[in-house]
Parts: sequence; C-alpha cells; structure tokens
Amino acid sequence: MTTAKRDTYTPETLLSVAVQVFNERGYDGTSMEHLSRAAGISKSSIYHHVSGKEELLRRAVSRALDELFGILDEEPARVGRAVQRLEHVVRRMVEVLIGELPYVTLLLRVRGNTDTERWALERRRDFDHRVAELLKAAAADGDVRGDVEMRLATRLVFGMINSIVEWYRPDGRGMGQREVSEAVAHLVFSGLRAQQD
Amino acid sequence: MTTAKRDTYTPETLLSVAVQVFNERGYDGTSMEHLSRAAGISKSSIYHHVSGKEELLRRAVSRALDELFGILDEEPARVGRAVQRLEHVVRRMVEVLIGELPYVTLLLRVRGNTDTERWALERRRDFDHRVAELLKAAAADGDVRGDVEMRLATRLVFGMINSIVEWYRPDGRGMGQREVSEAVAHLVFSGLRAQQD
DNA sequence: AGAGTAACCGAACGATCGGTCGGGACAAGG
DNA sequence: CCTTGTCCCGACCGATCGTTCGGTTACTCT
Repeated sequence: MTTAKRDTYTPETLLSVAVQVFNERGYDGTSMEHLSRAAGISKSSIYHHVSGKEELLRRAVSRALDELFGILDEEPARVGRAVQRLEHVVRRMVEVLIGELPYVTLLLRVRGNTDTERWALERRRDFDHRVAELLKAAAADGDVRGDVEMRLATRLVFGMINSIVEWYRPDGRGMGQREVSEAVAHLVFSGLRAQQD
Repeated sequence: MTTAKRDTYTPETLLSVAVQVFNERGYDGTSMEHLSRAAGISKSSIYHHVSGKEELLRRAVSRALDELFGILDEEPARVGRAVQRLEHVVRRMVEVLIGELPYVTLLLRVRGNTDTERWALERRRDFDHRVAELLKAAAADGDVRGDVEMRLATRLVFGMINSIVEWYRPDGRGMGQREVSEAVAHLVFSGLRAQQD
C-alpha cells in the first residue's frame, strides 16, 4: 500500500512543513537550511522531492487559489439573488481561509518579486473583481446601501476577511469556523444592508 | 542655512527612499544593492548616513508607532463617552495610516525575525490592547451591541482598518483621507452600534 | 593657503544564499 | 546473488548577502 507510509516525505507532506516555516519567517526570510532543519532532513534531500524553493511556493498558493475560486463555482454562489450569493461567498471565504489557513496566509503575503508571485497576485485580483461584481449587482438590486462607494466597500470587506489569517489560530479550545463566519457576516451585512435585518 | 539643502542625503531623506523599496520588495527581499540603486548612491555610501539595514527598519517602524500612540494622547481620545472616544480613535487611525502610509505599511508587515521586528510586534500588541479596552468600555456602557464577542470584533475592525495599506494609493485624483475614514466609520459603527443612527 | 570634514566611491571581506553532485543505505523483484 | 529505484547524505558550487575599509572629491572655516 502506498498511502500508509508516513515515515518518509512526499511533496505534499514536505509542503505542509515548508508552508509553516514560510509563514513564520516570511518566504524571503526562509532559507533552504531553515526548511531542512524544520523537516528533519538534509538540505539536498529536499531537492529529491521538489525542484526547489519556488516550487514549494507555487504549490502552496495554487492550492489556496483553487479553493477560493472553487467557491464561485458552488451552486449558492451562481444562482439566486445577488445579495444572497454574496453572503454565501463571504461565509465560504471565511471557511476556506480557516480550513486552508497556512496556504491562504502565504498567498495573501506574496509581494511580486518572482514570476510565481506575480502570477499569484494576478489571480488574486481576478478573484477580487469577481466578488466586486457580485457586490455591484446586489447594489443594483437595491439590497445593499448605495451611500458607500462599491470599490471602497469591497476592499474594506476583503480587508476584514483576509485579516483573519493574521490572528486566527486553530489551537484546540479556540473559536470555531462557524463562530467567525457568523461574526463576519453579521458585521459586514448589518453595515451594508439597506434595510434592518 | 541647513534646511535648504536638498541635493544630498540625510538619514531622513534616505529613509523615505528605503521604506518605499522595502514596501515594494519586502524587507527581507530588499538588498543593500537594491537600496543603493534606488537612492542613486553607492552601497557603501549608505553606511555614511545610517549604521545599516536594520536601523532603517527601526527608524521606519518607530515613526509609525509614535504616530499611532500619539492618537491615544489626543484629548478626544481621553475624555468623554467611551463610544465617542473609540470613534475618534478609529477615524484618526485611518488618517495616520494614510498620512504615514509607507511607514505604517512596513510596520504592519513585520514578521519577527530580528530583535527590532519583535520589539515592533510587541508595541503593536500594546496598541491593540489599548483600543480593545476602549471597545470593551463602550460595550459596558451599552453603546455597542453585545452579541458579538469583543475580542473577535476588535480584531476584525483592526483588520479592516489595517488593510487600507494594501490598496490605498495617494496618486493625485484618488479618494481622500476624509472619504476613507468616513466610509470606515460608517461600516464599523453601523455594524456595531446597538441603536440605529 | 592649509586643515578639517561631510559625502561619496570601488574593492573586497566572511557569511550565507539556492542549488548541484556523487555516492551510501536499504528494500523490492528477478 | 545482482540489479533497480527510492530516499537520503556531506561536500561543494558560483552568486549574492550585509558590511568594512582605504581613499577621493569638494566645500567650509580659519
């Protein structure tokens, strides 16, 4: 059996170690020496599993981006009133952020120094635009207040959601996904909705 | 006169160049070679003005932190009803973020790899706690809703405000400080207040 | 004119960077 | 037995890192 082996590394298990270190020290601040120490194998052994440092980054941000774009394909995000589709996307974004915390954290911190990072930034912008259009549609329906500029509101809401990666830690008896996504939806929509709920 | 000279560098003018590059490439991703190219002087000349790379970081985050803590000393932040002191702090935070944008941006991206970075993180935590206490006091007065956990709400609001550094650009005909701080206060307090405004 | 100093430079330092190389240990399959 | 392939290692590579050093230019003060 191939899935039962745990005492040796696969690209995936090595990735989970690497992403953790990347988030602690920053991608540029992490050397292959740091990674090898954290993984418990030598520096050169890492190259047996992956082609190099940048592949680890690419795998990580790809995973995060795939999960985020997956939200937009879900049925509640495609059909129904815009404001309800928006609320679904907001709640699911929080869940994905928490569920894939280290990978999304890394994605949100890329700066654009390499091709991989610039590609990640571009895909992030695409995602943001998709959600911004949803908000605009909800405003056209009259379901969200019109006295705040949509471009500005989108960015502030994204900022609130994305900031979760800066403080959420899943250590045992902390708060759950549900509690956070409820609080975010409450804060966002009680401030955005035209009518009181 | 000493203030009229502009053709030569001072620690302050060099800092403004350095901070800009730090924010574009990340602190760890910026080499002294990058800085020298951006400043138009040689690498070794930088050391005539400052002791090294880390001093530039320390000067930058100190400036940001001093501005932020200065808010708490302002009269409207010290006297009056807690909810109104809180609103003053929120609006002024936005103004400081925008007014000292590159310095605050750098502060918010510190990871904790060096002593300077760990010191900055510690002072940031202090500031956050001060504001969290203000929010708790406002809740005790019954001026903000009690169905959202205060610790969670504080972090989300901080996340929204701090995210401004990720997209705000002061290029000419953009939006002004006032417009942003109004939108933030609107979003935050329409979602937090117990009664409708 | 001469001394002092601020601002700058090219060259080089030891250390560390991401990555390569040849080979050893070990298990599976014949 | 011997081969094959996986997983790993120490040693090393050229490049780049932050920093230092010795020296040059140009301006100020006396």
